[in-house]
Amino acid sequence: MNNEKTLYMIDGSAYIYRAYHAIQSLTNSKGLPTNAAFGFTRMLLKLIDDRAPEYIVMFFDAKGPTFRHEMYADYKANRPPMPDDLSIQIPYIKEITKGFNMPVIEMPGYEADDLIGTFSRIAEKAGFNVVMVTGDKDFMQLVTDKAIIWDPMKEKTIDADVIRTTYGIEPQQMIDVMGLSGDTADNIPGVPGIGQKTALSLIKTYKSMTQLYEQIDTIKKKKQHENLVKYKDQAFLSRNLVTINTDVPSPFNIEEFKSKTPDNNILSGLFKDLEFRQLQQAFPRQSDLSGKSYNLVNSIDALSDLISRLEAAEMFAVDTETTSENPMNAKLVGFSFALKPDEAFYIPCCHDYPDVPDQLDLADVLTLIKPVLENRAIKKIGQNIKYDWIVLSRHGINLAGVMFDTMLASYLLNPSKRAHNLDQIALDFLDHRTITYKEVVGTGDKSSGFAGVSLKKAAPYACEDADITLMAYNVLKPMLKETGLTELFEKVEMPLVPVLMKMEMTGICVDREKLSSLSKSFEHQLEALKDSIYSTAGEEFNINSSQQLGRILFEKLNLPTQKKTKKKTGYSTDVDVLTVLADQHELPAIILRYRTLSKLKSTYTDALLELVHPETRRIHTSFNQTVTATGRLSSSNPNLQNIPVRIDEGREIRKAFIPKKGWSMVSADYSQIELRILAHYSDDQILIKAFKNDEDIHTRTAAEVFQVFPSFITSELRQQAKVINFGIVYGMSAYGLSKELGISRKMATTYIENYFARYKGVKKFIDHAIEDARQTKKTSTLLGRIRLLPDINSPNKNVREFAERTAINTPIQGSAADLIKVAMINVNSALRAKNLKTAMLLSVHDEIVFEAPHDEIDLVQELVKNIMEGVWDLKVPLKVNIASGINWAEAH
DNA sequence: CTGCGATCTTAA
DNA sequence: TCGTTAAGATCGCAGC
Repeated sequence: MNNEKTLYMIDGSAYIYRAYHAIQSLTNSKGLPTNAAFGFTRMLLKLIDDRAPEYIVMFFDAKGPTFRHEMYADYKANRPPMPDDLSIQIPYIKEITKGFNMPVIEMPGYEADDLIGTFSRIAEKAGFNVVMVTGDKDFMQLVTDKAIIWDPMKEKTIDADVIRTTYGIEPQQMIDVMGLSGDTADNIPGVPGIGQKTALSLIKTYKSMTQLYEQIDTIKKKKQHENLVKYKDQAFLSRNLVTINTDVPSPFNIEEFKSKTPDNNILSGLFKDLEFRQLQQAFPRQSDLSGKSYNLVNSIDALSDLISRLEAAEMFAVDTETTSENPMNAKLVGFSFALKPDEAFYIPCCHDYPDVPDQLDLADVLTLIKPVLENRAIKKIGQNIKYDWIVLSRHGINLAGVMFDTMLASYLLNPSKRAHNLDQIALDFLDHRTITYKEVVGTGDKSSGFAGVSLKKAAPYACEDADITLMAYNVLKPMLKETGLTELFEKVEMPLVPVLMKMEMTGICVDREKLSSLSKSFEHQLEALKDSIYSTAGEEFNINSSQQLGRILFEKLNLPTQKKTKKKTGYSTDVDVLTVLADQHELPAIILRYRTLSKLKSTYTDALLELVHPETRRIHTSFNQTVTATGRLSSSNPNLQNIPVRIDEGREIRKAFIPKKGWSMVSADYSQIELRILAHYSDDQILIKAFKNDEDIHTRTAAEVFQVFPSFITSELRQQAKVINFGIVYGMSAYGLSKELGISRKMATTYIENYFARYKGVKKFIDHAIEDARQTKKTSTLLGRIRLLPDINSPNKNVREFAERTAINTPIQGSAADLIKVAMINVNSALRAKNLKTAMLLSVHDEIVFEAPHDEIDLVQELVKNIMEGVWDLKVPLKVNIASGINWAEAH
C-alpha cells in the first residue's frame, strides 16, 4: 500500500540556530566552538536513523536581503547579526551536509522557507509525500494532506488534523492569523492590539482576512475595530510578509534529491577535526589497500628470503592465524609478519580451502621460523601477544624478545574503553578501517573458521593485521611516553604477560567426581524445590524468569511490592526483596534457595566440567589484562575470580579445586590491602597507627565511630564498622549506608560524620582526590596508571557524582592492582631463579594461588610472603596471610 | 536464528 | 537519585 515516495526537506538554517542555543558550550581542544555543528549533526543522524529517507534535501537561507526586505525595509530589523562563534561553524556544517551526500539548496533573495514551500508544492504534484523537517511553526501554512511537519529533536509531527484540532482552522488560514497578529521575532507588525489568541478567534469566525474586512463593522469591540481599520494596509503587508512563497523559479529535478550513502572519508575527517569521537567511530574511513604491498609466502624460496630479512631486522610485528579463539585449543593456520609500514607477508600453512596453491607444510615452516622467533635479540611486536605466545608455545616455539603489545598500550592510554582489539586501535590511533574478521571468515554455522578461507581473502586480512600492529606501535609508543606510562608499561604490564601465559597454560586441576556429584545433588534438590514452588504458587511458571515470578508474587499473591527494577520494566525480585517477603509468605524463601542452587549448578559445577581441557585434564582460564577500568585483571572462560566462598554449598565448589597429585594448594592473600593503601594515600594518623600496631581495622573503626573502647566492640558493631570501611572506599553516601545497615538515614549521617571527624586524613584525601580530578580530568594510581574522568565537571549531578566516586575508588583499587601485579612478577622471577617446581595458578585481586610439591611448601610460603609484603614501600606495612591445604578452600 | 539489554548472582 | 570493579546464566524482545 505504502509505495508512495516521501521527500524530506530540512530547514537547515533554523536547526543551526536551535543547536547553537540548545547546547551551551562545546569546543574542541583547539578552542573552536562546535556546539551548533554537534547539534546539527545529531539532528541529521536522528532523521536518518528514524526515517531512513529515500529522498532528502537541505535548505539554507541565502546571505543578503530578500524580496521581503524590498516589500518592507524593517523586515527582521531587530535581528542581531549572527554571533561570531556561530558563523565560524557554518563552513563545517555545510561540509558535514556534503559529507552526508545531501543536496544543499540556497538561493539569493529567498529564505529557506520559500524554497521549502516551492519544492513542497512541486513534490506534491509529482505524487510525493512531503515531510518538512523543522521546528518552526511558521511552516504550518504549508501543511496539506500530503505535506506534514516533523521535528526530529522534539519527535513531534504536525499534520493537517493536528492543526484542525489544536487551532480549529485549516492550515492555509494560518497565513491570515499571522498577518493579523504579526511576528515580533521577524519584526512583522501585524495589527496593534491583536495577538495570536485574538487573531486566531477572528479568523475562526470570519474564515479569512478578506472576509473579515468585508464585514468589518460586525466587530463590536470599539478599540479593536478602530485598530483593524487604521492598520488595514499594515495587516495586508504583514500577511504578504508571512506568506511563504511557493513558486520560486527552480531549475531542480526531484530525482536529484534521491538520497545517497554518506561519504565516510569526508565525515571521518570532519568529525576528527571537530573531535566528535563517537561519531568518528560511527563513520570510519573505508579500508584502502592501495599503496600497500601485501605478499603471500608460498614457496620455500620466498620463505627463506623472508626469514633472512627477519633475521636482519631489529624488530618486527608478528601475528598468527589459527582455528580457535581459545589459545589452548587453537591450531596454527598461518603466520604474518611486518617489518616496515605498508608492507607485510603471509605464510599460509594449513588452509583447508580447495585449490590453495602450493601451501607450505606447517612442520617445515615451524622449523625454519623457530630460530628467529626464539632469538631474544630481535624484538617482537604483537597485538594481544599472550595469545600468539601460547599458541606458538603449544607448537614447540618459545617466543623470545617480546617487546611491545599494542593492546596493552591502548589499554594503558585509556583503560575505560570498551575494546582494545586491532580494529578499534586502527580506528582510534591510525584513523583506518580494517578488514574485519567477520568480513573474511563469515559468521554462524556455515563458517568453517580461518582455515576454510581462500588465500585471496586470508592474505590481505592477515597481512593487514601485522602491518597495522607495526604502524600502531609507531604511534602508541610515543603516546605512552607523553602520558608518562612508559615505565608502567615496560616494568609491569609487559613483564606480566609471560607470567599470565604460564598460569593459563598450567591451568588448575579440579576434582571432576566431586563436581559431578555436587551437580547431581543440586539437580535433585532443585527438582524437589520446583515441585514445592509450583504447589505453593498454585501454578507452574518459569522460575528463572524474574518477570513471571514478579507476576506471581505481586499480582497473584498480592505481596507488598518493595521496589521497581532499575529500568522500571517490572517488579524487582532480588535477594533484598525476597528476604523481606520471606517473613510474610513461604514462597520467597523457597525461591531464594532455588536461586542459590541453580546458580551454583549452572554457573559453577556444570560450567566448570565443560571447560576441563581434554588433554591436560585441567581448567585453563584466560586472564584478561585490558578489561577493567581500574587496572585489575579479569578472568574468563571460566571466571575463576568469583568461585563461591561465603555460603556452605558454594565452598564445596572451592573444595573441588585441587593440586596435582602429591602436591598442596598454597594461597597467599593481602590483608586489607585497600584500606592500607587508603592509609598511605591519606596519611591518616589513626589508620597508620592501627596498621602499624597490626590492629583489627574494623574493630578500630568501630571504636572510633561509636566512641567505645575496642574491648567493648561487639561482633555486630564490628560488622557495622566493616560496612562503613568498605563504603568509604567506594565513596558511599549516607543513603547507601543506611540501606546497607538497615538504619535510619539520620543515623547513617551521624556515623559518617563521626568517621570523618576521627579520620581527618581520610576526609582530606577524598576532598583532594575530587579536587585534583576536577583540575586534571583524570585520576591515577601509585604506579602512575591513569583513568580518564571526562565527566568530573558534568552539569548532570548523577554523572558528575559517579565520576567523583571513581576519583576516590580508582586510586585505591587500582593501586592494589598495581601492587599485586608487581608481586606476581617478582614471585615468578624468584621461583625461576631458585628453580622451584611450585607453579602460580590464579590471581584473585588480592590473592595469589599456587600449587607446590610438599618439599617446597615451607620455603615457598616464606618466599612468597616476603616478596608480597616487600613489594612496595608504603607508610604502613603490607600484611600477607598465607596457608596451604589439600584444596583451595583449605588453603584460603 | 542471532544479537542485545535487562535482571540477578557470584567474587574482591 | 543514592556503592567500586568484574563474568556469566537466563529471559525476552527486536531484527533478520
